[in-house]
Amino acid sequence: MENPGTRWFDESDDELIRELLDNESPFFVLPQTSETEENLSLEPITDHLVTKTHSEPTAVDIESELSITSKNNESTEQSNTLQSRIAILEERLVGKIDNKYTLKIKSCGNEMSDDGYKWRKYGQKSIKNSPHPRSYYRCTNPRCSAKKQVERSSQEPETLIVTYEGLHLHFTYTHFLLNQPHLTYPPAKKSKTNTKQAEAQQILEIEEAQTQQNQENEEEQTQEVPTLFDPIPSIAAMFDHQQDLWEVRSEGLLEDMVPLMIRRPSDTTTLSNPSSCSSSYPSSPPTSSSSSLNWSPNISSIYGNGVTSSTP
DNA sequence: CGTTTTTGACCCGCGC
DNA sequence: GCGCGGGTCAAAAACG
Repeated sequence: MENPGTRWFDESDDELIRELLDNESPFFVLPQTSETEENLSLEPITDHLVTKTHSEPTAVDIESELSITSKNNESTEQSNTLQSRIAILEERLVGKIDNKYTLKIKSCGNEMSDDGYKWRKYGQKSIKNSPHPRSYYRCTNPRCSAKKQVERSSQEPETLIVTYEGLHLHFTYTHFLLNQPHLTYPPAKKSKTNTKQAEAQQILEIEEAQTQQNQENEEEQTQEVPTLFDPIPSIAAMFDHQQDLWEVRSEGLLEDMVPLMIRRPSDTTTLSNPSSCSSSYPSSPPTSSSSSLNWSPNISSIYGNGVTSSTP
């Protein structure tokens, strides 16, 4: 019996993930290399502050864990369905990783930035020594345990302090917008009569369909929009659609899974454009949302290096 | 009518 | 053990 504390993945899981993390997979942020490079790359554009006060999660943790298990990485049977393996992975990831990091967002209005995910507020608290209350948000995706806290800086009323916690188990909305232009999901309706087994899959499909609809409505706008990459690494997002992607195409998998920002490195310049005080995310409300998220952990080092986007 | 926000209550960890 | 502060719950209200 192996020590469960030192491994989260089976060999088969390991294999699966390694394929995704290997080489220049841009999906994750590598904190070690980020400190200096990040500062350099951000320096010229830091009208906005970027801080990471908490331990930055991401690939390093994962890979280090994976490396532990990689020695027994023999060819694995495909007896397990990919989907079930994914489910297991998700559970393990979510249980294991406690991602928590903080961003400072300069908002130009009352509204906070839209990071591509859909959040539901579940609480608000007044914080000691702070004139502004802290709001607590949870990802609306029932499978996703990601949370975030938003509070306004007492020193800089225009600055929002956003603390992300947890991993998203799904794609961002913006991700779908550009990565699946011909997505032709039927307008999936929420069905309550499904078996629980199918429910998880259903949820994904529903969200995809909804996302697609939203995106179509604002397609013109988002074409030019500097879409953010995931503030939180959406590990499981990769897996959610992996099966489909593999069925559809044997190549370009990573491409489809990589958030827009990653696929369009040139957009990194607009990401932190200090002069743009306009929000531009598909799910942003039409009411002149004005904020700009400015979190860019060594974008250049990640994107500028192996990921040559094949933007259509 | 379903979903989201609001908000007071409750819970829990921590320091004293 | 007690009080405090922060995080979450859940019922009601608001919203679309």
